[in-house]
Amino acid sequence: MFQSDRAQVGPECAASLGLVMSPLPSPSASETPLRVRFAPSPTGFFHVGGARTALYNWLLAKRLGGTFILRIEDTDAERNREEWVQGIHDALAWIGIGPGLGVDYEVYRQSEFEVDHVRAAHQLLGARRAYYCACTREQLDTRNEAAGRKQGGYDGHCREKGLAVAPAYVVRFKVPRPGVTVVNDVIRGEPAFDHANVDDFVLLRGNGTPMFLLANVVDDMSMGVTLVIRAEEHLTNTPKQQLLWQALDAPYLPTWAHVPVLVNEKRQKLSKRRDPVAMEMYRDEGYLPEAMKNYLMLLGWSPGNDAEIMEWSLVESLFSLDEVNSSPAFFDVKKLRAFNADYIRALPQAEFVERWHEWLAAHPQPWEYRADQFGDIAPFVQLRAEVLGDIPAVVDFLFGDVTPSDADWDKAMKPPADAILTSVIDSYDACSWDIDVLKAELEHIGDTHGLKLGKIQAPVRLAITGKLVGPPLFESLHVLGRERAVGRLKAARARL
RNA sequence: GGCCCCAUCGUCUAGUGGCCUAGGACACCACCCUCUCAAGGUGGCGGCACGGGUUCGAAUCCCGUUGGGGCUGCCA
Repeated sequence: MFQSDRAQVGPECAASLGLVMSPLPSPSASETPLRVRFAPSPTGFFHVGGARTALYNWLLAKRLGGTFILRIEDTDAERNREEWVQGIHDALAWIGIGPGLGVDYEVYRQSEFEVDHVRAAHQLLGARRAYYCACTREQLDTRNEAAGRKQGGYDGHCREKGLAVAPAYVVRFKVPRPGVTVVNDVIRGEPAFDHANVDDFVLLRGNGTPMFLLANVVDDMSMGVTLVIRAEEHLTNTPKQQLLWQALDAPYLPTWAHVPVLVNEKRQKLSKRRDPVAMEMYRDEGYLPEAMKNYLMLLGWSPGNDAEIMEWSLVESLFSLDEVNSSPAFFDVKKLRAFNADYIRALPQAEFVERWHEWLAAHPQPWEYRADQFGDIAPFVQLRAEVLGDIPAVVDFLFGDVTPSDADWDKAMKPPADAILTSVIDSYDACSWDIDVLKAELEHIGDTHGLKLGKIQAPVRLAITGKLVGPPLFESLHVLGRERAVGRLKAARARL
């Protein structure tokens, strides 16, 4: 529930202190239908932080019967690519966010509303809440340096000049001075921003196109967004945007919710460049979407009672925005992997096989797959795969050639490997091809060499599977079949 | 530099003044089980950043310090 008692006091409390320029009431959940939006820009792979933010929005809309708006913010023509747009839809669908899933779902492209953004800028110009500015970056830097302003923002040089429109002039918002803006944030409380620290920011570029701050607000207003849930990196943009809502004569102000960012091991915001954050990559490695969703939700939120691995339906019934933590969380792939292994093990066997087949279809392997043989050892594979992508290495001995590494070979094929293999070949050539018999035979051979099963199985396992670790040996032999098994044993002995 | 946000085991967290000699999970270590590897079981290691207050009593409230992060674009 985003509507805590605190959510109501923001503007009122600030007004009583004479701080806010023109306080407007926040919409009350009881009277105004909840409308949230997720507004990604298609400038790269869709990443885990975005997925988490989308999940928060989705969960809220689902819980409170609200509307989920997906707005693709594709106004940066330079960096946008159509494939990234598709990537967003695909990734969201993968984690269960999309149309027809029990939540009112609206999709927009921000580029379609550019005329509205420009019109809004002109409305502000007409109301003298914005002005044309002729300053170039260089001029500004020069002035800031001369004035000894350490890290200079805009100095208001053209603010009172009343410049008329001219090519290359930008339009800046006239931040009310003096003043303080208090934002009503479900997670942060009521951060106050002194306008002395808020520059007159750019609304329209020199080429006339709208900037993010403006476009974002105009769209949120026209789409009737009531609750803005986004990453904390936007917190300092909020006073500017709230000022815009007010200057544009919005009938209400949205409630904000700035969720903590996800960080890497160095505790820096996850970056698409350096960190493994692409949802697509996790899907390719064979993570289950339910594990990913579960893990992502637990980063910054907990249902209490020490619960971690849980049904998504439980998350849906328990999630509450004001329980979201306010500190950054480390995206720990190791724990994600552990979650995924848990989810894989919990799958009914038939579904496990089905999921594997789906993954396999998307990731062709260099061997001829046989579903019947896989089915025979599926239970053992299921226990050993942390991600679906682990499976090929566990079962490839059934479908392709075995190629042991030199290190493994040297370790397993020490004397009396030759004698052992010879005995095993003789035995397995003739004995009944039964799991228990195969085991008893090898145990018997071990006895003659004074070796326990644990020791004597090594050369056999390596000859059969090409590896020193893997599913139980006798089950593997059984599935492989006598002909291929004995053939591999002979090939190994020949190589000694 | 300025502004803003944040602060419980290595990590994710439970905890909303007494139930806390701080609980769980991941990771790590040991042991058990065992045909290898897993899985499973048992146990262990390990934390309230620091300093002041408030209070009979503070991980929990307040202030400060320190540390970390975000923002500071004619990107979004």
